[in-house]
Amino acid sequence: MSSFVNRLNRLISLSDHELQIIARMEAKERRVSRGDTLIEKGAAVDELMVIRDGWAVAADHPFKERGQILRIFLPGELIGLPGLGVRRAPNHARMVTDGVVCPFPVSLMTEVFGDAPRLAALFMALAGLEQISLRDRLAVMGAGDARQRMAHFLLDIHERLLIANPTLGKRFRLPLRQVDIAEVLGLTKVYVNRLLRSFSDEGLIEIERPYIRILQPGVMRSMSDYENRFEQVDTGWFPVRTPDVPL
Amino acid sequence: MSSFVNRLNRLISLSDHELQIIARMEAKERRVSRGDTLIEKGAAVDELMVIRDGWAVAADHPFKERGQILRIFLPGELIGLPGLGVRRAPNHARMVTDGVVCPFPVSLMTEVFGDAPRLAALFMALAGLEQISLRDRLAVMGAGDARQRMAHFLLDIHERLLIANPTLGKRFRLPLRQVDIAEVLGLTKVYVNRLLRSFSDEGLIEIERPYIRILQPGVMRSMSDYENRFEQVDTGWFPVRTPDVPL
DNA sequence: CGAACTTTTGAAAATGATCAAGAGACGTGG
DNA sequence: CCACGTCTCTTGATCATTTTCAAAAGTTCG
Repeated sequence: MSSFVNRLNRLISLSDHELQIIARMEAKERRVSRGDTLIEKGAAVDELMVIRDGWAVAADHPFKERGQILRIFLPGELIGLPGLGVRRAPNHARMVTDGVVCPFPVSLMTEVFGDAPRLAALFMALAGLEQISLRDRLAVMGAGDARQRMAHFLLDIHERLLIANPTLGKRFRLPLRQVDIAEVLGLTKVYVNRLLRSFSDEGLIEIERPYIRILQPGVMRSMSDYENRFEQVDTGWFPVRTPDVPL
Repeated sequence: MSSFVNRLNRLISLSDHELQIIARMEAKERRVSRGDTLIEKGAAVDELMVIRDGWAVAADHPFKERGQILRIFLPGELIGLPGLGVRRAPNHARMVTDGVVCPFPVSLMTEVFGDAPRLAALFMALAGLEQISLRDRLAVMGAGDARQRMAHFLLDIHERLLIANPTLGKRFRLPLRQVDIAEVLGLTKVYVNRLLRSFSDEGLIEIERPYIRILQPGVMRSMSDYENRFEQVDTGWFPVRTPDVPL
């Protein structure tokens, strides 16, 4: 079972009909390499994609020569959900590692909303979670200093990896260059380098490129005020289960 | 017609059934004053609200003594949509002016997703727009300097007010204190003061408290790379119109 | 008219940026 | 398997944007 289906199925136990629809989202596979563009800013929004393997980012270049990474996509996540509101992609998406994505047409979402209301509600809930987590990032960017941003970022990635793989320990692969981290945090690569070094010197983390180990999650959590938002999904308001054999 | 219904109806022409549901969202009115808490962080998510009159903000205090305003709500907007994903409110919401809000139970959203799929899709699209606009803010916070943040903020508020009131000129009421703006932009109130003064000295804006006039929208747009995201809603993928007399 | 809140101004300090260059990794082809 | 080129990381020195602290001036409202 793909990590996408797995994640959804953990939230609500999916009916056959719902599983069928989701299966169609992952029907087509496309192999992609590091650096490949998945979605071009301004292109027509005609498909979404599930990222099956590898890491991707949504990014923008609000000011020339200074980019900002808006979101990191891990395997099993859905790329392009917010694009449902608009005609043209609001920002770029690109792979930061090699991987596999599964593009599917927007029309599948029409079907979800029309035929599988409970699934529609689930996507709405996921969109809500995304927004909450984006707000957390906004808060740490606006009110936090560089150390707090870094701690928040490392914890966030770690917690999100733990969702897909609960047996993952405190050590994980971080396939981002320091420049990429700089673009995530809105800092310069030079300062990111110094920060990582300090964290490491202080015994907060351990770097074994390309792996990283969180040595003091507690300290980092309290310094960055990190909250895990993924633990508390609410499915209580969802409409009733779609019958298994509709129509 | 309320500005909420008005806004929705401009995007899709609503059926009687859809109008009925929306009417129930605005059925109950609550008069609120400046400073009133609308939603307490951590409280159970059991209702959403339409803000009918006045301005509200969603805010958090990630680090003691330094708050961050996450979103500004103008009349006709919906508060709490992202909370649909979770059990407890992820952040505070409070009024920054006196006003009127219309709280409605989450169960109404159950009904929307179950019975009014096109409306559900519309809310999904709105959630998408919200997320895009949040990403824009994240980009300007991460990659922009103080002047760029300020320009972006002023333009954003102005454009959003123009949606509800297209005849509004370049002058509008900005009922926020400089401290509030500081919390929006992640700057100190002292610096916000100096920025506003510079903008005013440079002829970019004109301040006639509590009104403000955008004198050079073009300059401000190019300095902050502002994009209006509200002009391009895509309703093409929505499921078909709910029959007027369902069941 | 006075109290409380908000804006304005000044001077000094600090966080993070910039510039520049060296050291290390890593892959590819010879 | 070495050598070279390229990419990434590291480090130092200097600079600047924004913060901090403190206090005065202006506003608003009962």
